[in-house]
Amino acid sequence: MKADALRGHLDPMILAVVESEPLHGYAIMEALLERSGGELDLPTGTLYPALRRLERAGYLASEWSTVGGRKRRTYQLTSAGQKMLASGKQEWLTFRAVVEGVLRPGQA
Amino acid sequence: MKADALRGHLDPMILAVVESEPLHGYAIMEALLERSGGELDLPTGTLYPALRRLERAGYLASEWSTVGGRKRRTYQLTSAGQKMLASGKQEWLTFRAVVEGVLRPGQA
DNA sequence: TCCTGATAAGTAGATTGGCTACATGTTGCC
DNA sequence: GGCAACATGTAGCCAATCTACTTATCAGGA
Repeated sequence: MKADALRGHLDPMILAVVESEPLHGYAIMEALLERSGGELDLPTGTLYPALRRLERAGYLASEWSTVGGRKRRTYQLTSAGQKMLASGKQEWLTFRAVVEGVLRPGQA
Repeated sequence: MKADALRGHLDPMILAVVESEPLHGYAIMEALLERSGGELDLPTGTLYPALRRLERAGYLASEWSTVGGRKRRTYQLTSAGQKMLASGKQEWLTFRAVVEGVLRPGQA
């Protein structure tokens, strides 16, 4: 999968994995990897800046903790983040319809 | 629809609309607009550079003509372009599966 | 005649987000 | 001792899309 393809779609995906429970960065990476069937293996240089961006924007809130001697920053969805996620899902449906309307992916 | 969302997805869409018949730039814009149900209204500053890029890459070939006093550059798919389109469609299916695996867009 | 909107093609420069590569430190296992 | 997994982060690169602009023809209405 090409890198750019993700552009603009990563944010809602990150919000989606912390929807049900707060997670720290590393766990978010693992969750994305798992939910995507091993396809979405984000480099840390992508994920961590994205998390900070989402926090700055008010969609995530974070909290430090220490587990087994390791420091974790755990992120949870804010109410603004919930709205953002909902509209992100909606936008995805629109986007998908646009691409498939043009691409007609049925016929290879 | 956000601008970045298109990143990396535009190329196969352009190739798709010239698959069945060669078209000139302006007609490609109209075709994209129509196939997307009015959603995909590309600025010329996006489309024309993209077409040149795709031609440089060998996926499109162009030819000038004059119709009704207006100059047109008509693009058609090369065989490399056909392969690219096929793999682009395949990649789209993968991408869609990844996003939906993570997003679970069913539950709003 | 003049103006506007549709047709047609293009360039210059800004933006931006995901990438590579690097830096730091812990824990547990061989 | 050394390596893999865990855990977080920064600096700087790159490329595709965008905004804003330019040029030109043609048709139709005021």
